Amino acid sequence: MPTETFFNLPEEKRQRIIEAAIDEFSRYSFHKARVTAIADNAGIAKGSFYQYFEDKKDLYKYLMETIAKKKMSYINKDMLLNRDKYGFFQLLREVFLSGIRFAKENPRLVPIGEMLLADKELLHELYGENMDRNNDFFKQLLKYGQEKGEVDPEADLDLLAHMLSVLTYSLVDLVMEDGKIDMDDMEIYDKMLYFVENGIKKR
Amino acid sequence: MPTETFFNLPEEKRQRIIEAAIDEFSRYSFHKARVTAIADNAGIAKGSFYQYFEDKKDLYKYLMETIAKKKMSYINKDMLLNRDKYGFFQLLREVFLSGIRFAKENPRLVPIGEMLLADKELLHELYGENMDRNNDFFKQLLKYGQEKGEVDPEADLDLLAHMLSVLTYSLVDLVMEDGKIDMDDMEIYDKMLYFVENGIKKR
DNA sequence: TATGAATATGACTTCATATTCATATGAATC
DNA sequence: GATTCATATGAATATGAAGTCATATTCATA
Repeated sequence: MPTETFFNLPEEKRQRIIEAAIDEFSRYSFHKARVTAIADNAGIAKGSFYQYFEDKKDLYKYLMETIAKKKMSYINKDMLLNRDKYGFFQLLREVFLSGIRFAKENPRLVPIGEMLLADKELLHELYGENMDRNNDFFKQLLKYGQEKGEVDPEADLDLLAHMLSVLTYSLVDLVMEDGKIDMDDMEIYDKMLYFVENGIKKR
Repeated sequence: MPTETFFNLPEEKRQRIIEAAIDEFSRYSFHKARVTAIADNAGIAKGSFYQYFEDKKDLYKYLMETIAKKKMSYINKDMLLNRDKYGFFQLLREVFLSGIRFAKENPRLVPIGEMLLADKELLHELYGENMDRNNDFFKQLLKYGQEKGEVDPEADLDLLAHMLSVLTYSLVDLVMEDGKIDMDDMEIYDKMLYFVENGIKKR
């Protein structure tokens, strides 16, 4: 947890620090990221950094929390808007698009997530056992699809959730070129959805 | 490239060095991996290391080349054995299983690949533009499937190849627990294949 | 305006590692 | 036995960051 001092900072300054951190962690993995660079970029002294955070990991954890909240609330907003109005596969499409939209609006967060995912040790340290909140999300969604009779009732939801989450991530990755996302080419999302739909629908 | 000296070394010693390197790089990312640990583990002096390799990256590149060759020849062996004898989806199954089998026989290579995949900068440095030999492999396979009339002729092979390669990797990951692979539970592979088959077959 | 508590600072220390280099060893060749 | 050449060694040096700390500055309030 950041210190009291950090939270007492004027919004603007706190924001500058967060920005600098996002910038550094989006370029470099946790281990390669440099506290010095973050401090420099935020326009604060290195000493101040340690006034605000216990250490590099403290900041990183805080950042991850913030990002996770932001993303979840973003996607849930879209979900709540469309739930019941749509069938399962349309809903899934919304979730895909919502994920892409989030990535497009926050392109720097994508590599941060990817690099964390790759560092099993760090991942475990941060999330311990409940490492798969992302999977849970898809699992709930799939269960809903089964209840509506649209998803194969025989399907292994854990495996499917895993595959969906992996596919979403890879899609974002595919559509990103040098940190920029080209969202206008809808085709690719629908191709993937077509694949997924055929793969899991009830027959 | 390793030096002449390295290649002149007795097979046994060279192997010890490679072993030690695999061991270190499977535990730590390229950047965290320590030359000292490799030298110690191989039972050579640190100075000797620099007799054999220009630097840490030199060894790493060499290792990646070796591994890629090994894996490709492993999978191709299985492919050649079964090509023509099988239909496309059976062949795909063989490739999946072959990949899993390879991972089971060389569990330490899995995290090495994953960590490299996560380090875009390093990845780019090693492979430059042709970053997707893995995708190419699946693309060829899919093309073959289309020719045999088993794969949807409308399918976007680049996208599908990408998805297959991502799914394979994630499957290996899923089936690995603490560096050990439980291969005996065939069910999960067939579930994923069932999903994939429905997703891409010609209708 | 005076005061001290809170905040800010960056030079310095520490530490873990990569890399170099002068020197040793030992086998082959003369 | 002397000379040469390839190989081996680890102490010495370089590097690059994390984290510390004594000191300076700011700011609320008495």
